[in-house]
Amino acid sequence: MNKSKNKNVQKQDLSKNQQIIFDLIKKSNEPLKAYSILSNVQKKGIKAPLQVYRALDKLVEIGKIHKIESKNAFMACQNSGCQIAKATAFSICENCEKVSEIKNSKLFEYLKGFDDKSGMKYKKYNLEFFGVCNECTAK
Amino acid sequence: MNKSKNKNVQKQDLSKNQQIIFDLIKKSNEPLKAYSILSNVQKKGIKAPLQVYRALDKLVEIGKIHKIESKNAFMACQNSGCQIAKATAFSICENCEKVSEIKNSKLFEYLKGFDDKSGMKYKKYNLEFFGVCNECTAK
DNA sequence: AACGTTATGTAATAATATAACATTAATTAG
DNA sequence: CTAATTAATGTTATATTATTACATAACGTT
Ligand SMILES: [Zn+2]
Ligand SMILES: [Zn+2]
Ligand SMILES: [Zn+2]
Ligand SMILES: [Zn+2]
Repeated sequence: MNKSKNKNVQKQDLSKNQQIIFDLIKKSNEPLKAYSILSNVQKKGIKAPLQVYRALDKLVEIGKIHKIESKNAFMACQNSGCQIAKATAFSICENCEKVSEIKNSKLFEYLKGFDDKSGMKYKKYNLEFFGVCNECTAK
Repeated sequence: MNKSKNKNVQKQDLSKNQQIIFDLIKKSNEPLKAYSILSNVQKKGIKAPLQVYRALDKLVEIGKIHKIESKNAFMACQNSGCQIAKATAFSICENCEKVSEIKNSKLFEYLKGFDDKSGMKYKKYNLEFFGVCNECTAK
């Protein structure tokens, strides 16, 4: 599988840049923005925005990370790739900016089965809830 | 109510720039982007991006338009300000890019009452469905 | 080896959005 | 009404987010 030195072993099926960027996002406890990611991986040899965006695109596509659209930021999937990124839901604190991925099978079932009269076939959805989190309410 | 000349009559409660930009968005059948709006209202004297963004911010705040987060674009509310922009849902065709606002009271009730175990109080949500619309499916 | 596909490197630029500061208009309180 | 306050505007510059274009390298298959 590998030429000789046993380097470049793919931990999963991610390429080098994808793995670097995924590792960074995964260990973060908050959504990361593309240029913040860039500045954090420059020491690893990733120099240009496009390298970051390409890796992000791929990671989103395979469901390992999600984009929080209202924040233009990215976080690691807490579930199982959300069935390849087809069904995502988040709760966002408007005070402390904390974002959590919602895992609620009833909600997912409900939305998966949602059908308005338009005749449109839904393949994917993204839901973002906003409010004030527990910690912020306590204060 | 007015000084003398009967000019500057407020049609609603929108300021001049807000009204110009709202009129443009309302008559469009697709979501409009900020810089596209800008180029369309320059003949009306609105010259800078910030003038557009300020009007957009206000219009979003009062629920007369919504931002389609996944497209960075704006469309007029089809409902009644969606209770001042607190509950929004859209269907987006991935083929022709058509966006429609979803009006479905059961969905709204369901999401309004949604409560996970986190203890977070939700004040607002935005939901975006993606798929292929009727027309595009027919082709 | 040859091919198609995926990933990378690099530079330039496009598209989206905000900061900072000065001014004017509209609303409210006394 | 006048002063104080708040909301809206005008303008310039700049920050942030994202893509185009083109060249090269690595990978997977046959
Ligand atoms: Zn997920
Ligand atoms: Zn909070
Ligand atoms: Zn609406
Ligand atoms: Zn369509």
